[in-house]
Amino acid sequence: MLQKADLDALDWKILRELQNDGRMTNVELSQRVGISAPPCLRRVRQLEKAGIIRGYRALLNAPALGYDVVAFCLIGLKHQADAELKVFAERTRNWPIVRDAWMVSGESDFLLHCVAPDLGTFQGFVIEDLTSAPNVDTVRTALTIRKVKEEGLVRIGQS
Amino acid sequence: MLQKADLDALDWKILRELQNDGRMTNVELSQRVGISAPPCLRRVRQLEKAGIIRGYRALLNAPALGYDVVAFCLIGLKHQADAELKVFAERTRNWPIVRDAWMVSGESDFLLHCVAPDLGTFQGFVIEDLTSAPNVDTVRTALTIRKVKEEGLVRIGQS
DNA sequence: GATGAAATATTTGCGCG
DNA sequence: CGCGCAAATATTTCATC
Repeated sequence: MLQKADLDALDWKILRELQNDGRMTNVELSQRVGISAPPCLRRVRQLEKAGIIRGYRALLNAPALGYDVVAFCLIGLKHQADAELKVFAERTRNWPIVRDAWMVSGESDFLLHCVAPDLGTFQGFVIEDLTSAPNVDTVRTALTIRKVKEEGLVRIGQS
Repeated sequence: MLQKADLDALDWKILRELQNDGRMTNVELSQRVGISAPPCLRRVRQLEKAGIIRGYRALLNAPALGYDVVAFCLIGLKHQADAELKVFAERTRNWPIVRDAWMVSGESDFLLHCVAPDLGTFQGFVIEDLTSAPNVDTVRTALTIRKVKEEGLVRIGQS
C-alpha cells in the first residue's frame, strides 16, 4: 500500500489539482500534471485505494442557500470522563447547525463549526441546546466575519 | 438566476448526494434522486451557475500523508483597524501550516485551522511565526484529539 | 422531465523506454 | 516496472418531443 514516502512530485501535483477541482476529467488532469491519461488515472486510483484521497465532495455556498451565520463554539464540559465525552460527541451529530465538530485539548473540550440561517437561530441554538445541555460548563462563541483562507493540504518542507 | 427559494426537494437531494460523493457520475446521481440523466444534469449545471455549488474538491487523509497534528489557533491582535486586519489575513495565506482562516468577532480576531507534520513543527510555528508576528497580542491553541463530526450542509427547517 | 443520437471521456490491453 | 498509444466501453451532452 502507498505510503507518504512513496509519493513523488507528480503525485503531489495530482493531489493539488484534485483539491482545486475534484471533478476535473482525467484527461485534463493528465495534461495539467504533464503525463498521459492512463498512467495519470492509475496514480489517482492508487491514491484512492491507499486512502490518501478520502473522497470527493461538492462545496456549497452557504449564504446563497440562506445560511448567513457561520460561527465557532468552544465548549467546556463539567466532567471529561471518556463516557461523557462520547455522549457529547454523539449529541453534536444530532444538531444540524453543527457542521464539523472536533474533540480538543486545552481550555476547551470541543470545538464546533456551526452554520445557521440567521443570528436568532444561532442564538437560540446556543441558549436552548448548547448551554442547557447536560454536563456543559462553558460556551464561548466566535462569529465569523469572513473567510480569509481556504486551501487544501500542500507538501510542507522539501521543494 | 437560481435563488434559495427556488430549490425544491429534488435539488436538495442532488446537493446531499454530491456532498457525499462529488465525483459520482451523472447517471448514478440521476438514479439516486429518481429522475433521468438529462434533467438531472440540467439541475446540476444550474446549481453550479447560480454559485450554489461553489466547486468540487478531493478530500485528503492528513495522517496518511504524515500530518499528525491538527489544531486551531485563536488570535487576538493589538490593533484591529481595517488595514491591520488585512495585513494579518494576508500573512495567514503565506503560512502553509494554516489551512483555513476566518476573521471573527468576540474575544479573538482570527481563528486558524492548522495542520502540521508533528507537534514540534506546530509549536515552532506558534512560537516563531505566530507569537512573534507584528501586532499579535494573544494566541490560544486547541490541539484536536479527533474529529467527531464532518458533514455537508443540509436543509434546516421544512421537511 | 423523457428519449435517442452525437461528442467526449474513461478504461483496458499491448508494445516501448 | 511504469509510461504512452490506440481501440472498446461508458458517460456526458444536445437535439426533440
